[in-house]
Amino acid sequence: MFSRKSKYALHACTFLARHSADGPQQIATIAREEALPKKFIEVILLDLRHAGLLKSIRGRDGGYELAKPAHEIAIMQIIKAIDGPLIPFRCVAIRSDKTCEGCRDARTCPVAPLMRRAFAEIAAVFEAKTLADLARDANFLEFPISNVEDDYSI
Amino acid sequence: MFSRKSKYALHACTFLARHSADGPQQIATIAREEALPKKFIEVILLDLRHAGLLKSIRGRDGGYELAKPAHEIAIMQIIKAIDGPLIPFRCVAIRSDKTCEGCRDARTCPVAPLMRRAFAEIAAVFEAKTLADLARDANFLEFPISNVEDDYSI
DNA sequence: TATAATCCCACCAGAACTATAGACATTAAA
DNA sequence: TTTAATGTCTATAGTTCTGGTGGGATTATA
Repeated sequence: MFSRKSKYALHACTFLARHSADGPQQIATIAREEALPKKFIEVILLDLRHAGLLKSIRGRDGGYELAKPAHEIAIMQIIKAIDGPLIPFRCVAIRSDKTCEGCRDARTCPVAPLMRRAFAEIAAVFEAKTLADLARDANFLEFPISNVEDDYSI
Repeated sequence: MFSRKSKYALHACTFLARHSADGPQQIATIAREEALPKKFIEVILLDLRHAGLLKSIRGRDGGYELAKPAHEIAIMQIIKAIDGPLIPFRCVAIRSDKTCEGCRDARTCPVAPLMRRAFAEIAAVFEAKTLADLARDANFLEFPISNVEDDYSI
């Protein structure tokens, strides 16, 4: 749902958003500036290109840039491109009569509505926020740390 | 964050909540009725007992039952008991100056506020909902399937 | 042609996840 | 007291996922 890989993707895309006026950015530059493993970020950028979020310029003086303006790229698109579907259970899916492990009946599964609700909340955040939001400096002020309980985290 | 294991845990706990007036329920019964792998659910129930959410009666005619009334057991407690902390990144944690992979500075990490927001939403759902909510029949009506987009899921 | 960049495939190691086995401890009933 | 039923606990096997790397093919520029 949210892996280190998609975190890397967000860091790289934020960098590209912040340098969208500077022409294509090379993999090596992104890796160095954002302190990300170069070969790994190479795979990630390729995935994002295949998802239509980035475009690449090949050959010498090549590099990557956003395929669209930053405010048109929702965080959801990036996460889905890297990690795949948000919801890992079939019974939660729309119009699904399929049961998944531990479900005897998808229509009466007690877990499905809970998950549906939780993932709808998180999807709303990821749909509403775009790369332009991440690229803004000092956006860390907008949701104070104290709103998140300590014991939810590592 | 939300594994098959914690889904099994919710199914088992829902079963126990629905049978809280019927005395202790045996592992074999839970596994059979909820169609869960017996030895696996055995480990899960043990974890939940260690977390103080269930109590067990040993010996012949033993079994498991809820340690508290169903409305006092938040879904969050069950998920945390099985899957551990909700948030997998240090930079998102409260009062954390620690950077995690891909962060050069936790205070200016563009990803942290986004994650803080998303996990706060999901934590609010898991805190508010209790086992009593899951145990209610037909609660699948309360959050219609159509509110969840198809392409978020598998 | 030389060079520098992306593209793409295969691959690997380790961790996490799912699941099971089996020896043991405890209890209640016969 | 014996026996059967049941939870306790640890180890472990098998699989999948994750994070990460290597190396050659392709493309563009000078």
